[in-house]
Amino acid sequence: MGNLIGDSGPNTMPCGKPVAVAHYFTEKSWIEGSALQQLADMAHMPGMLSIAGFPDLHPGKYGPVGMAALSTRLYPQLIGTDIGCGMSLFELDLPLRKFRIEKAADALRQLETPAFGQMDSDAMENARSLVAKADTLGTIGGGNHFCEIQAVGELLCPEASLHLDKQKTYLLVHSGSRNLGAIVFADTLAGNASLDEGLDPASDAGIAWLTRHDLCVDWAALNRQIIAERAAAVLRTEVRLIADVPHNLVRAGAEGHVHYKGAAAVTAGVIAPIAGSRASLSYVVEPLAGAAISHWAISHGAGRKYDRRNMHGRTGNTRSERESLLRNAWGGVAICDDRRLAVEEAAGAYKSAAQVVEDLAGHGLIRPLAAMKPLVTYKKVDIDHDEAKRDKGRERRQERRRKRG
DNA sequence: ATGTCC
Repeated sequence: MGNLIGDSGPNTMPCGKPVAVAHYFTEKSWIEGSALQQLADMAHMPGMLSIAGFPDLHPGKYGPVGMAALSTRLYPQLIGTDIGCGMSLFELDLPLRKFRIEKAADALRQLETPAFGQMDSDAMENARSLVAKADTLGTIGGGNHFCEIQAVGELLCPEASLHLDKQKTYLLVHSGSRNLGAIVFADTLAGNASLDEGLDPASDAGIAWLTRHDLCVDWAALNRQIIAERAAAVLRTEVRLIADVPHNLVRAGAEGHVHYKGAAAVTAGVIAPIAGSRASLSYVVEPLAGAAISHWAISHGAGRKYDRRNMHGRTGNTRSERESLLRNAWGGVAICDDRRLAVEEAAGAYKSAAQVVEDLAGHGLIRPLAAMKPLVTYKKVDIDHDEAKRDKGRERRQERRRKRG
């Protein structure tokens, strides 16, 4: 069970009932003070019943990232813009022995273009039916989003072989509802004088947000499926979904709504990915019955150590530094044409997923199944740059033809 | 996070 704080003083509700703020991490996980303060401040929100902080806790705009909170009222700002964001893990029908890093990296560069109108699949049809405008469907987006081909680094318990195979390759997709969730949140901010007291889930405003929230959650899950299908198509293989775990959403329960912000909303018996940084190990874990205490939430990744602004100047100052940002210790590569994004998303900006997993296991929330190595990470392609390169190649070929006569 | 803020 987490270390409970706030049984008196500022964390006591006006009615006198204390709001439990549980920490599911140890002192080994360094947590920024402002994130702890944001977590403690949530105890003052009307209707708040229980708050859980995880080892990847870090500060966010309207509240901390890496938390789960049970409340009788709805707080859209705790979920933020990327409603439905999550991680999906797929098994690729591509044996590790046949896998070629450079070839796969080249193929994945095609993922930047929108999939809208370019592919047929059940997931695509379902997602299209949810919203009239779906032009970003099948695209990964920016920030910490990615699509990564992985291999098993180590199986951490005998049962792991029921789920994962060292001879196979896997695909981890981290993406969300793209511009759809951003529109829903902007509308919600504009349509409500204040969200400070939260929304009554039974009110018109509460129902309006919940309805659009549910649509974003479904759309985001389909978006991840479509991204995986597109990746499989360019890699000339197939994908099989192993687990789809959202980490930015609310879930209705008997006592209220659980708000998951950068905390994976897991299900008993379904395995879940915990992402490392793009040049460090990720993990696959099995949620245990003990996760009921944390509202069936666990960490979804390593968590940031430095915020984006803080990263500029720390690395990427020389050509060789920039090149090393796109390589990892296992011979893997990252595709990121955006220099600023590469710096902001450098492995050094993140804490260790291994420590996150250790803390969660220590609190009885999970059992680690496997450590996963990054082989090819797709982040961002500069389409214009790619086109310019193609144009240049065409010019050169024409020039050669002219010379030959 | 966001076809992003200048």
